[in-house]
Amino acid sequence: MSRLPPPALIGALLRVPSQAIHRRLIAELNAAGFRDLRLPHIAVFSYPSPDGARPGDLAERAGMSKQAMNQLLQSLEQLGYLRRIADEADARARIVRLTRRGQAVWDEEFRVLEQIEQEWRATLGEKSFEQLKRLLQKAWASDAVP
Amino acid sequence: MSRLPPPALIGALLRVPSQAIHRRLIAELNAAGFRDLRLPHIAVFSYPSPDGARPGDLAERAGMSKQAMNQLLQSLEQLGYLRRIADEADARARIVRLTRRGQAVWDEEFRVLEQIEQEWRATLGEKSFEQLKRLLQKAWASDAVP
DNA sequence: TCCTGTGGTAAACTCCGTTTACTGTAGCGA
DNA sequence: TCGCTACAGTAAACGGAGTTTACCACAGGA
Repeated sequence: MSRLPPPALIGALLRVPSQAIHRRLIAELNAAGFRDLRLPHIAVFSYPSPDGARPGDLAERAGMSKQAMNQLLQSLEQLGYLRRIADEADARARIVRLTRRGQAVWDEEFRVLEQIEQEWRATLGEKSFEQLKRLLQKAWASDAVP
Repeated sequence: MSRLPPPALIGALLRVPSQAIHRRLIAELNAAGFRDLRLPHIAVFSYPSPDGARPGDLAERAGMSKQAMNQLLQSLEQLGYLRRIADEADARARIVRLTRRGQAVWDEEFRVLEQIEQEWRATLGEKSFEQLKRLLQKAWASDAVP
């Protein structure tokens, strides 16, 4: 792709690297042996760990409907990455439990993300990178991110 | 949505505000009277202006196939936001031209994005915001964003 | 014991992007 | 000039992904 000059607006400045990281993550997970994982599955394997969570909460975190999340969970269950067990405290509810393979995905994902962080550190320098993260966290904490 | 503690990893720190901006943009465009615009259409109305560009280039910029971009352009043409005229210099090619209404979308989008920037400025302070953008541009320019 | 709200599920539908395949033109080399 | 290859765009079939609509089962209080 022919590289365009960096735009001035914050929207694109956030979007482009975010998409790049997303694509790289799924590519590296595939390369690490999790061939049957596809892009939307990442919505499940997202901070914090889905282990112990309820489907409805995962849907809310991911910003999608309960039904859509349930389809993802169903597919991941068939692929052997997790199980949905009954919640003993509430017979209506279920709880997501990662299998050993699912936990391996979580670990690998964390490894890749740390690798990416290392690269950003190398590019920006330790201090600048930390400040970048601090600024983004501050924006997150405010109402700028609804 | 119950607010989670800000995560430590750069991936999510970029993704979440980016998605929030995206959703807000399409919502405000709809509210501004462009009711028939939907989320994927934003891929066309993206920096720099699609006016004068060729479909293939727009596809490349957006990171999608020519066919997918063409569907978007076709739909936007039916809705009256643009036209695809012949390129006199190359009989194979076409050129996208925004209609008056399409230009209005572009203007409104820019207005919204500037409004969002104002809010970030207010949250982070002028200096910090400028540095945030500078750091993101630096990361963009490097190989951290492939 | 109702009755309302909650958690989850199921199926139909819609949107959207890719894959596959094709048309017509540009541009180069023989 | 002819012919071949590359390029720009288009069309249709396909598949995946999420929403809408509808439903069931249980919780918890009136």
